[in-house]
Amino acid sequence: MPELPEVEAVCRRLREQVVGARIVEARVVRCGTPAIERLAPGRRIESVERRGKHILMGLSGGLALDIHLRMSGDLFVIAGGGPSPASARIWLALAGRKRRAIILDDPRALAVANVLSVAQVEALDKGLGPEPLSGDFTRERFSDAARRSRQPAKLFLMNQRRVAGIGNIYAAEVLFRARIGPRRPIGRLRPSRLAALYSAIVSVLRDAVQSTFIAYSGPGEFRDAETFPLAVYGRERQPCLVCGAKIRRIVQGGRSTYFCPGCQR
DNA sequence: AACACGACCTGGTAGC
DNA sequence: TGCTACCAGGTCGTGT
Repeated sequence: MPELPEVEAVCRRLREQVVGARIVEARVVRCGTPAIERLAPGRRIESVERRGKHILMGLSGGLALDIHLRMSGDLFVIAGGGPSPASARIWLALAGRKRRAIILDDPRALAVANVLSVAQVEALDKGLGPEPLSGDFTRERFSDAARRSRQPAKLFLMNQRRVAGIGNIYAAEVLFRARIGPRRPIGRLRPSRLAALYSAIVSVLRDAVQSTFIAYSGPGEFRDAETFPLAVYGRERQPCLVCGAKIRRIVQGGRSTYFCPGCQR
Protein backbone atom coordinates (compact mmCIF):
# COMPACT_ATOMS: atom_id res chain seq x y z
CA MET A 1 0.00 0.00 0.00
CA PRO A 2 2.15 2.84 1.14
CA GLU A 3 4.80 4.25 -1.12
CA LEU A 4 6.27 7.73 -0.80
CA PRO A 5 3.05 9.70 -1.48
CA GLU A 6 0.97 7.64 0.96
CA VAL A 7 3.62 7.71 3.67
CA GLU A 8 3.92 11.46 3.17
CA ALA A 9 0.17 11.87 3.64
CA VAL A 10 0.26 9.79 6.81
CA CYS A 11 3.13 11.89 8.13
CA ARG A 12 1.46 15.22 7.45
CA ARG A 13 -1.74 14.18 9.19
CA LEU A 14 0.15 12.83 12.14
CA ARG A 15 2.35 15.89 12.39
CA GLU A 16 -0.68 18.18 12.59
CA GLN A 17 -2.15 16.08 15.35
CA VAL A 18 0.62 14.91 17.63
CA VAL A 19 3.67 17.16 17.56
CA GLY A 20 4.08 18.45 21.10
CA ALA A 21 2.07 15.66 22.68
CA ARG A 22 3.47 13.42 25.38
CA ILE A 23 3.29 9.64 25.25
CA VAL A 24 2.02 8.25 28.54
CA GLU A 25 1.76 4.57 27.72
CA ALA A 26 2.87 2.23 24.95
CA ARG A 27 1.55 -1.21 24.12
CA VAL A 28 3.12 -3.45 21.50
CA VAL A 29 1.34 -6.59 20.41
CA ARG A 30 3.25 -7.31 17.22
CA CYS A 31 5.27 -5.45 14.61
CA GLY A 32 7.41 -3.57 17.10
CA THR A 33 10.21 -4.23 19.55
CA PRO A 34 9.15 -4.55 23.19
CA ALA A 35 11.67 -1.80 23.88
CA ILE A 36 9.03 0.64 22.65
CA GLU A 37 6.92 -0.11 25.72
CA ARG A 38 9.86 0.70 27.96
CA LEU A 39 11.37 3.68 26.11
CA ALA A 40 8.45 5.66 24.70
CA PRO A 41 6.37 6.52 27.80
CA GLY A 42 7.16 9.93 29.29
CA ARG A 43 8.63 11.31 26.09
CA ARG A 44 7.30 14.20 24.07
CA ILE A 45 6.85 13.86 20.31
CA GLU A 46 9.01 16.62 18.88
CA SER A 47 8.72 15.93 15.17
CA VAL A 48 7.26 13.65 12.54
CA GLU A 49 9.38 13.23 9.45
CA ARG A 50 9.45 10.97 6.44
CA ARG A 51 12.59 9.44 4.98
CA GLY A 52 11.84 7.24 1.99
CA LYS A 53 9.01 5.03 3.21
CA HIS A 54 10.07 5.34 6.85
CA ILE A 55 8.17 7.43 9.36
CA LEU A 56 10.46 8.93 11.97
CA MET A 57 8.92 10.35 15.12
CA GLY A 58 11.48 12.39 16.99
CA LEU A 59 11.13 11.88 20.75
CA SER A 60 12.47 14.01 23.57
CA GLY A 61 15.70 12.71 25.00
CA GLY A 62 17.35 12.08 21.65
CA LEU A 63 15.48 9.01 20.47
CA ALA A 64 13.36 8.39 17.40
CA LEU A 65 10.58 5.95 16.70
CA ASP A 66 11.11 4.45 13.25
CA ILE A 67 7.97 2.96 11.70
CA HIS A 68 7.84 1.23 8.35
CA LEU A 69 4.33 0.36 7.15
CA ARG A 70 5.51 -2.22 4.60
CA MET A 71 2.57 -3.64 2.62
CA SER A 72 -0.57 -3.09 4.65
CA GLY A 73 0.27 -0.86 7.57
CA ASP A 74 -1.46 2.38 8.49
CA LEU A 75 -0.80 4.90 11.24
CA PHE A 76 -3.37 7.28 12.66
CA VAL A 77 -4.80 8.93 15.74
CA ILE A 78 -7.99 7.84 17.48
CA ALA A 79 -9.67 9.85 20.22
CA GLY A 80 -11.93 9.26 23.18
CA GLY A 81 -10.52 5.84 23.87
CA GLY A 82 -12.74 4.75 20.98
CA PRO A 83 -12.59 1.34 19.39
CA SER A 84 -9.33 0.47 17.76
CA PRO A 85 -9.18 -1.96 14.87
CA ALA A 86 -8.82 -5.66 15.61
CA SER A 87 -5.57 -5.56 13.69
CA ALA A 88 -4.06 -2.75 15.77
CA ARG A 89 -0.46 -3.72 16.56
CA ILE A 90 0.88 -0.76 18.52
CA TRP A 91 -0.89 1.80 20.76
CA LEU A 92 0.75 4.97 21.94
CA ALA A 93 -1.54 6.66 24.44
CA LEU A 94 -1.13 10.44 24.57
CA ALA A 95 -1.44 12.71 27.58
CA GLY A 96 -4.62 14.78 27.84
CA ARG A 97 -8.29 14.53 28.58
CA LYS A 98 -9.24 13.61 25.04
CA ARG A 99 -7.70 10.20 25.57
CA ARG A 100 -6.07 10.16 22.20
CA ALA A 101 -3.83 7.37 20.98
CA ILE A 102 -1.64 6.77 17.98
CA ILE A 103 -2.44 3.40 16.43
CA LEU A 104 -0.29 1.32 14.14
CA ASP A 105 -2.82 -0.81 12.32
CA ASP A 106 -1.68 -3.64 10.08
CA PRO A 107 -3.83 -6.63 9.10
CA ARG A 108 -0.87 -8.55 7.71
CA ALA A 109 1.43 -7.62 10.58
CA LEU A 110 4.35 -7.01 8.25
CA ALA A 111 5.02 -3.49 9.49
CA VAL A 112 8.13 -2.88 11.58
CA ALA A 113 8.78 -0.39 14.38
CA ASN A 114 11.93 0.32 16.36
CA VAL A 115 13.37 2.86 18.75
CA LEU A 116 16.53 4.35 17.26
CA SER A 117 19.37 6.43 18.62
CA VAL A 118 20.64 9.47 16.75
CA ALA A 119 23.47 7.35 15.35
CA GLN A 120 21.04 4.71 14.16
CA VAL A 121 18.91 7.32 12.43
CA GLU A 122 22.03 8.53 10.65
CA ALA A 123 22.82 4.99 9.54
CA LEU A 124 19.28 4.57 8.23
CA ASP A 125 19.60 7.83 6.35
CA LYS A 126 22.92 6.86 4.81
CA GLY A 127 21.55 3.55 3.63
CA LEU A 128 18.85 5.20 1.56
CA GLY A 129 19.17 7.02 -1.74
CA PRO A 130 18.22 10.68 -2.15
CA GLU A 131 14.73 12.00 -1.51
CA PRO A 132 13.28 12.42 -4.99
CA LEU A 133 11.39 15.60 -4.10
CA SER A 134 14.34 17.29 -2.42
CA GLY A 135 17.30 19.26 -3.71
CA ASP A 136 19.52 16.23 -3.09
CA PHE A 137 17.98 14.52 -6.06
CA THR A 138 19.65 16.13 -9.03
CA ARG A 139 19.62 15.02 -12.62
CA GLU A 140 23.40 14.61 -12.53
CA ARG A 141 23.35 12.41 -9.46
CA PHE A 142 20.58 10.27 -10.89
CA SER A 143 22.24 9.92 -14.29
CA ASP A 144 25.59 8.98 -12.76
CA ALA A 145 24.04 6.21 -10.69
CA ALA A 146 21.94 5.00 -13.61
CA ARG A 147 24.85 4.83 -16.04
CA ARG A 148 26.77 2.55 -13.70
CA SER A 149 23.91 0.04 -13.45
CA ARG A 150 22.77 -2.67 -15.81
CA GLN A 151 19.61 -3.35 -13.84
CA PRO A 152 16.26 -3.33 -15.63
CA ALA A 153 14.85 0.18 -15.28
CA LYS A 154 11.94 -0.95 -13.09
CA LEU A 155 14.15 -2.70 -10.56
CA PHE A 156 16.53 0.23 -10.42
CA LEU A 157 13.68 2.61 -9.57
CA MET A 158 12.46 0.32 -6.80
CA ASN A 159 15.89 0.00 -5.23
CA GLN A 160 15.75 2.19 -2.12
CA ARG A 161 19.51 2.75 -2.21
CA ARG A 162 19.18 4.47 -5.59
CA VAL A 163 16.10 6.60 -4.99
CA ALA A 164 14.12 6.50 -1.75
CA GLY A 165 10.38 5.97 -1.69
CA ILE A 166 9.40 4.52 -5.06
CA GLY A 167 7.48 1.23 -4.90
CA ASN A 168 5.77 -1.09 -7.32
CA ILE A 169 2.92 1.19 -8.37
CA TYR A 170 4.84 4.40 -8.89
CA ALA A 171 7.75 2.65 -10.61
CA ALA A 172 5.27 1.49 -13.24
CA GLU A 173 3.63 4.91 -13.53
CA VAL A 174 6.96 6.72 -13.77
CA LEU A 175 8.15 4.45 -16.58
CA PHE A 176 4.90 4.95 -18.44
CA ARG A 177 5.18 8.72 -18.21
CA ALA A 178 8.79 8.52 -19.44
CA ARG A 179 7.75 6.06 -22.18
CA ILE A 180 10.51 3.64 -21.16
CA GLY A 181 10.14 -0.15 -21.19
CA PRO A 182 10.48 -1.66 -17.70
CA ARG A 183 13.01 -4.27 -18.82
CA ARG A 184 15.39 -1.83 -20.50
CA PRO A 185 18.82 -1.91 -18.82
CA ILE A 186 18.92 1.51 -17.28
CA GLY A 187 22.61 2.09 -17.94
CA ARG A 188 22.09 1.82 -21.67
CA LEU A 189 19.49 4.56 -21.97
CA ARG A 190 20.54 7.63 -23.95
CA PRO A 191 21.10 10.80 -21.89
CA SER A 192 17.92 12.37 -23.25
CA ARG A 193 15.89 9.35 -22.10
CA LEU A 194 17.51 9.40 -18.67
CA ALA A 195 16.57 13.05 -18.45
CA ALA A 196 12.99 12.14 -19.31
CA LEU A 197 13.03 9.44 -16.64
CA TYR A 198 14.37 11.87 -14.06
CA SER A 199 11.63 14.37 -14.89
CA ALA A 200 8.97 11.65 -14.74
CA ILE A 201 10.09 10.57 -11.26
CA VAL A 202 9.77 14.10 -9.97
CA SER A 203 6.51 14.95 -11.70
CA VAL A 204 4.69 11.69 -10.94
CA LEU A 205 5.63 11.80 -7.28
CA ARG A 206 4.82 15.48 -6.96
CA ASP A 207 1.37 14.93 -8.50
CA ALA A 208 0.77 11.85 -6.39
CA VAL A 209 1.78 13.55 -3.13
CA GLN A 210 -0.65 16.34 -3.91
CA SER A 211 -3.65 14.17 -4.75
CA THR A 212 -2.98 11.53 -2.12
CA PHE A 213 -2.80 14.10 0.64
CA ILE A 214 -6.12 15.59 -0.41
CA ALA A 215 -7.72 12.13 -0.54
CA TYR A 216 -6.25 10.90 2.71
CA SER A 217 -8.26 12.21 5.61
CA GLY A 218 -8.01 9.35 8.07
CA PRO A 219 -7.58 5.69 8.80
CA GLY A 220 -7.39 3.51 5.74
CA GLU A 221 -8.56 6.27 3.43
CA PHE A 222 -5.89 5.96 0.80
CA ARG A 223 -6.71 2.30 0.38
CA ASP A 224 -9.83 3.18 -1.57
CA ALA A 225 -9.58 6.90 -2.22
CA GLU A 226 -6.97 6.63 -4.93
CA THR A 227 -7.30 9.94 -6.67
CA PHE A 228 -4.01 9.82 -8.50
CA PRO A 229 -5.07 8.36 -11.83
CA LEU A 230 -3.12 5.21 -12.54
CA ALA A 231 -2.37 4.86 -16.24
CA VAL A 232 -0.97 1.34 -16.25
CA TYR A 233 -0.84 -0.22 -12.78
CA GLY A 234 -3.49 -2.88 -12.34
CA ARG A 235 -4.82 -2.36 -15.88
CA GLU A 236 -3.74 -5.62 -17.54
CA ARG A 237 -5.52 -6.23 -20.87
CA GLN A 238 -7.25 -2.83 -20.73
CA PRO A 239 -6.53 -0.31 -23.48
CA CYS A 240 -3.73 2.20 -23.04
CA LEU A 241 -5.16 5.65 -22.41
CA VAL A 242 -2.72 7.13 -24.91
CA CYS A 243 -2.37 4.65 -27.79
CA GLY A 244 -5.08 2.07 -27.19
CA ALA A 245 -2.72 -0.92 -27.10
CA LYS A 246 -3.48 -3.53 -24.45
CA ILE A 247 -1.63 -3.03 -21.18
CA ARG A 248 0.61 -5.99 -20.39
CA ARG A 249 1.57 -7.58 -17.09
CA ILE A 250 4.93 -9.29 -16.59
CA VAL A 251 6.82 -10.36 -13.47
CA GLN A 252 10.11 -8.74 -12.47
CA GLY A 253 11.85 -9.51 -9.23
CA GLY A 254 8.78 -11.47 -8.20
CA ARG A 255 6.47 -8.47 -8.52
CA SER A 256 3.91 -7.57 -11.15
CA THR A 257 4.97 -4.97 -13.67
CA TYR A 258 2.37 -3.27 -15.85
CA PHE A 259 3.31 -1.40 -19.00
CA CYS A 260 2.08 -0.33 -22.41
CA PRO A 261 3.92 -2.20 -25.18
CA GLY A 262 2.90 0.53 -27.62
CA CYS A 263 4.13 3.59 -25.75
CA GLN A 264 7.05 2.22 -23.77
CA ARG A 265 10.27 1.27 -25.50
C1' DA B 1 27.75 -8.44 -8.58
C1' DA B 2 23.32 -9.48 -10.06
C1' DC B 3 19.53 -12.00 -9.97
C1' DA B 4 15.70 -15.44 -8.40
C1' DC B 5 13.20 -17.11 -4.73
C1' DG B 6 11.24 -18.03 -0.23
C1' DA B 7 9.92 -16.13 4.11
C1' DC B 8 7.31 -13.00 6.78
C1' DC B 9 1.48 -12.59 7.47
C1' DT B 10 -3.59 -12.02 6.55
C1' DG B 11 -7.48 -11.12 3.66
C1' DG B 12 -9.89 -10.58 -0.66
C1' DT B 13 -11.44 -12.58 -4.81
C1' DA B 14 -11.53 -15.22 -9.26
C1' DG B 15 -12.44 -19.66 -10.76
C1' DC B 16 -13.98 -24.20 -10.36
C1' DT C 1 -22.15 -22.41 -1.28
C1' DG C 2 -17.58 -23.78 -0.41
C1' DC C 3 -13.26 -24.89 -1.55
C1' DT C 4 -8.61 -23.75 -3.73
C1' DA C 5 -5.23 -20.92 -5.72
C1' DC C 6 -3.48 -16.78 -6.43
C1' DC C 7 -2.88 -12.03 -5.65
C1' DA C 8 -1.59 -7.84 -2.84
C1' DG C 9 1.41 -0.82 -2.62
C1' DG C 10 7.86 -4.12 1.03
C1' DT C 11 12.11 -5.90 2.52
C1' DC C 12 15.38 -9.30 4.09
C1' DG C 13 18.20 -13.48 3.93
C1' DT C 14 19.84 -17.32 1.23
C1' DG C 15 21.28 -19.60 -2.73
C1' DT C 16 22.91 -19.79 -7.65
